[in-house]
Amino acid sequence: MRTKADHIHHALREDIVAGRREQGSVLDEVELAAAFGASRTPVREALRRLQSEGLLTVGSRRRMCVVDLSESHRHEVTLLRESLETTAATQACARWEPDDLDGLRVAVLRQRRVARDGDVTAFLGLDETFHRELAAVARMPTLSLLLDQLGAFVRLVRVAIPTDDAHMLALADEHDDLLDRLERRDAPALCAALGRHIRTTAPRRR
Amino acid sequence: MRTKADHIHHALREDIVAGRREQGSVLDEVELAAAFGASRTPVREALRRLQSEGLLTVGSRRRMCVVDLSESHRHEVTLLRESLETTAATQACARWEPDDLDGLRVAVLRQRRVARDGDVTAFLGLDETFHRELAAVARMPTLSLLLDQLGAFVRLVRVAIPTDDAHMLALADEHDDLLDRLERRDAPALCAALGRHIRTTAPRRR
DNA sequence: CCGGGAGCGTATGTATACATGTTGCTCTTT
DNA sequence: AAAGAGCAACATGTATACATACGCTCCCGG
Repeated sequence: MRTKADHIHHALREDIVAGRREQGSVLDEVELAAAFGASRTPVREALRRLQSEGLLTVGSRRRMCVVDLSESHRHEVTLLRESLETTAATQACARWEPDDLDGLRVAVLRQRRVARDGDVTAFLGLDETFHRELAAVARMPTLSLLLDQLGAFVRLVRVAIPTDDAHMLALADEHDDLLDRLERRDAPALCAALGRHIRTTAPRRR
Repeated sequence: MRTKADHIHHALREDIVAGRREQGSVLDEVELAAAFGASRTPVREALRRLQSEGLLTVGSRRRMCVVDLSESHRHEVTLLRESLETTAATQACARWEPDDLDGLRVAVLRQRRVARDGDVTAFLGLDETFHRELAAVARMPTLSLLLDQLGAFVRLVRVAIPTDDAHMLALADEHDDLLDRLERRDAPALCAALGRHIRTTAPRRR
């Protein structure tokens, strides 16, 4: 069964990473409980989960605030993502079996389609799917977990960056290239391209 | 203030990583509440936090079980640790300032002392301190958080491996060597030695 | 003898009421 | 007028009572 706590957790997480909750704003338990038609208990559970994921921080008076990412934090997220995804890619190169690559191929095909339609939301969703699948191919469950947590920050960083049509097509091309290197089991080349790719999608350093 | 939930969380975490709670065993909320002289509410909070840290898994009937690490999981933890600590070390090399290294030096000195006394528990505690300090020098808070979470697994893996006196002194020497390379800001050499060091303390692959 | 379904028991999910602690404001005193 | 102490209000921490869902057992039918 899907509990209320699960539902509230998921809804709030989406709100936060989509930028619908302002960074630094406080979340009031009773207010949220009223909004979701639930009691404080499941709301509290959802908040604590978000806290341990790093999306909420404790403010004064123990209140929960939406995390406010500094410039250095955003840079850190990019570095960590590069480190972890590179590890995943190396493993994926060594371990993939034929069926594993289907999900990746489908993601890229769909990406091309939505990029032509100019659907940015769908595109970013598929982008996440691609990287998640790549981690799944590595068959490292703990790493997948860590990347999912990091993924929330990645999305939080990205909502601030407008994505145009040309950029979307370029990213789809890069995914195609990554897939190609993965198929050839060329781990060094894959890691190098993956690093460039991740740095490309990162915020420009000012 | 230190809440009951904090206390229970901490106590249970120590129990688990020290091997005092058998892997796979179930944790009963009411039983724990009675044991800690609290109600189910703070116990539940502690359990959910441990769950999101990956130390507890949901079993049948939504019961919480101590995680049961497979051989491949243990190997994965080592790989991830190497990946993340290497990233931290590279940053630490570039960014350390004189005062930053004091904590590391002290940790190694103390390690030598307790190694002579044969105090394995104290030694492993200082070992953890050393690696935690190294991450702190890199000034990457999110990475430190991830490494703390991984640290729980590392300890959980290590309790199963007996550590003898000769091994302790060898590890202290390796830490000394790492510190040396860090001081010379030689990132590639530091990362290479760190990788070897981490693989040394990992369980032998059978 | 085997298979399926209904009913019960138990542990978790949720709601609500109460306790506690922190914060900011006010009142008093120097 | 400034500073400190105390108080009041509000949000979170905790306890407890109730709801629910899942699993297990037992019984009945084939």
